[in-house]
Amino acid sequence: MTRSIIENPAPLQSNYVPSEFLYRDEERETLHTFMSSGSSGVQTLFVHGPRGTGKTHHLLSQLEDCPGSAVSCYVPCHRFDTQYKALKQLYRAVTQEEPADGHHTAALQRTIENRTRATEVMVVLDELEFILHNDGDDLLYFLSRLDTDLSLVLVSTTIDDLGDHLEERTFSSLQPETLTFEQYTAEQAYTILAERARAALEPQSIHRQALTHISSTVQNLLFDLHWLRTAAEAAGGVVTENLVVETRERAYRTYVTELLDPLSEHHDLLHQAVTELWMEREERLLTGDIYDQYQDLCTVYETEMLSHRRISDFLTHLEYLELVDADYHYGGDQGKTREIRPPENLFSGQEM
DNA sequence: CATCCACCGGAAATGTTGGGAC
DNA sequence: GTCCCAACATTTCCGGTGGATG
Repeated sequence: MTRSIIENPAPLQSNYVPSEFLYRDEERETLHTFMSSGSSGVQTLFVHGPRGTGKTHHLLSQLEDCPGSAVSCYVPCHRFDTQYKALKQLYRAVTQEEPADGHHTAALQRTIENRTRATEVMVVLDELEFILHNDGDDLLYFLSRLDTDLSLVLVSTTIDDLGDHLEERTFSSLQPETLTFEQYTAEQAYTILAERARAALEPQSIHRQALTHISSTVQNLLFDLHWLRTAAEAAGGVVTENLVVETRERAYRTYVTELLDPLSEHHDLLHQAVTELWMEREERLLTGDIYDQYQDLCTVYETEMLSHRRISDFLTHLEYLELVDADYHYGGDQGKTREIRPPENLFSGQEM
């Protein structure tokens, strides 16, 4: 093995915080204003936009150097996907104590309510759709009625209009402002990647065309960073465009692995089932076929299989993470079903 | 017009776990 | 320790859906 061209791996990680941010001045300004204005009562900011546009990234970086609130709590809802689990995270942040299971939701709510009265609290619910999917907006309704100075940030990739997903009473008492993160342009993606490459790699170790290829193919920065890192790790001396093309599938796999990490092995198997079936057929996949393939994989890996109903929910999780595209058919020659594809923009469909 | 298809998704049922009251 | 309760993950059940088929 030849020596690595990576001098400093950190800038190729998704959680890397650069000394200077590019292109998101307005969005950062909005976030900063919202997070540092200790207004009284509950104020809500709804942040949405495609995956890999920096929503979480900018939020977390500002949460760190914005210690304005007495209590601040970041909840990634794909890990904490019920009201109860999210409340436990909040309880931990408020009391500094480890919450135990077995309490009643109402008891957790009461403690949180009492301990936060007239305090400044910051709560971020990332990947909000996961919690809405399980428990509806009960948690949001509870938060909206807290008698405290709460700054609530709601983040979602797949929801564009929050009003469509909340009860009216919740929506109207939250009165959310909206902040949209637009997709990066290919040029912007190029500049950001070039900056990361400069900070991470040996000088002169990547061809301009290699970066152009990545940034013009996919504008999801999270994916692009996986791609760049994978190519750099595979490079003998210089990252060429050819090498980038060759490493795309491997990069896609590490990207998927990162996204699925907080979820279960069944999500993994299900994703694998979709990928395998697509390689085989290259045409629309129906839920039933995917379930059959999933069952086969369970047999191969000697894993106990879950029910159709459960897997249907897990498929929705993959949709939320944009690891599959789905068209819903209500009627038509196949009756009521979903037509599933791998994400067109990320998945090129070479050897797997 | 009845029935089938192939699934969606709400709701009830099941078994497990842990806290709290006695 | 025993009993009760709530939350959770998951299964089981079932009422839609709307074109195709007979």
